[in-house]
Amino acid sequence: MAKVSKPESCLSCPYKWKYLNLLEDKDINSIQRSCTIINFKKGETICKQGTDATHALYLAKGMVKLYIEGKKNLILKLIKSGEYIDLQTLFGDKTYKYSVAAMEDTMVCMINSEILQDLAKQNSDYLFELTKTISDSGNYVYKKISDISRKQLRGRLADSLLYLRNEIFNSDEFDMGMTRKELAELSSMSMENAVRILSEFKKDKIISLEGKRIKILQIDILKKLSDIG
Amino acid sequence: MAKVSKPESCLSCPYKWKYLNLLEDKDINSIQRSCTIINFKKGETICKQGTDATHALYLAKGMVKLYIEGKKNLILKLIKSGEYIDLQTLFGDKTYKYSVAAMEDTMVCMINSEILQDLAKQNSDYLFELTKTISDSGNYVYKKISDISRKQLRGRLADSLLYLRNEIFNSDEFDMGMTRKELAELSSMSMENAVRILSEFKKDKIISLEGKRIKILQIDILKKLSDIG
DNA sequence: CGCGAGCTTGACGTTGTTCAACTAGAGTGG
DNA sequence: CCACTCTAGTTGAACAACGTCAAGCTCGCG
Repeated sequence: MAKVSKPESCLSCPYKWKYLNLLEDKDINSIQRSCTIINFKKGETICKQGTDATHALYLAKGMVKLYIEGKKNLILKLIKSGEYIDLQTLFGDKTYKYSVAAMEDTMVCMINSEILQDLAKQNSDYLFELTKTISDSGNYVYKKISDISRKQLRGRLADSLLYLRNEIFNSDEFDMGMTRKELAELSSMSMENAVRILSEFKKDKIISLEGKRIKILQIDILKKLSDIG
Repeated sequence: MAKVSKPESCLSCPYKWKYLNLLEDKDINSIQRSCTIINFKKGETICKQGTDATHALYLAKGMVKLYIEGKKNLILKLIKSGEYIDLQTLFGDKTYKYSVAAMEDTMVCMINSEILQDLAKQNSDYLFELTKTISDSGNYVYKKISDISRKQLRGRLADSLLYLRNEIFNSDEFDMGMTRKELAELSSMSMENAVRILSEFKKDKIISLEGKRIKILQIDILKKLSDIG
């Protein structure tokens, strides 16, 4: 199970909370006192759809997937270190609408939800930044829903590859860090079709592919595929 | 085109802004001074996907649809009077990710975006409520995306009917106030299939149907259809 | 009366899922 | 070191789901 510890200092922490600089010293101390650091191993569940949120989660180190569970899972997004994992559930309805699991060894800071909310109420600049973040996360889902509901397989897989390139790895070449099944869940299709279309892209020299290592060779074609859907 | 006017008083307005009571008098005056009331006729576009948001929009009277445009439209939700139309675009990225159009004659209050933001920063209780609203709107889209991406036609149409019943009209019998095409866009399917499944539901005595007037006869079956997808 | 928009239904083709069989590689225990 | 097993990946073929096309229908309105 996950390893638990306490932070020595939040201010000097290399994985410092985003927007922490907007808070006053006493508030930072208050975060520090109630903060718990938890380490998750690859595959472990960080929060579970249907349960209630009691803590704010900050992803200090690692990478997680946020997904909706069901007969088939749907991965909504990946979250990299330096981001809050869930703010929506903190401020809105308290029940998690999704699950979050570690895609690699991951370090999460947790602080009591009420403490963070009180603190946000007293520091409207901080709250304002959190609100911005929540808003943009909503905007992202709007884009995702329109992509998923309207594009066909090729367009959706192109979307996923461009997402990995532009938002997650910032490089034309990367180890995608997930199985074909997960790539399929990110693209809302069956695993078999994800495999098939990856092979197709490889055959057409749009990407090169060895195991989980992907290199994007013709990004303009991917963009076109994403555009035409 | 839309008719424009100024409010006489925001405090005594029967369509008073939500959470206005959390603001101080001087702030309410400031809203009142910069507020413009616009009346839209059925079918008119209130905001257009791709343009930039300059105003906060509050739906004082009427009903609007919020939808993503493309080769086929996708209606994400309907908004009733007494709700803010878009807060996400106000606090996050300024470009509208969707369009909004009036489904009936509608009255909208607009105030300058910067004024509302300044005001929210100075009244963290107000900002807090807005943040809650934005969060829940995000949570709604999470549900919507999982419904759309996983359920089949019958499940999705059942979802739409339950949505209209539970969230919009609060009654087993209602005039759905939209065309078959729009119902299809709400359910992410072709218009022909929406028609077909409506007829099927009628034949199976799950609903009664005369024109746009729908009466839900067996809600438990609808729920079941929604559950099994 | 004629026209157009919305609605309805059937037939057909396309898209995508499911099932099944097979391969390659990693890990395990004798 | 080899057989065994387990998981991830791959490919083909059958089938189901869904969209598109086409034809006709109804109703309100000029």
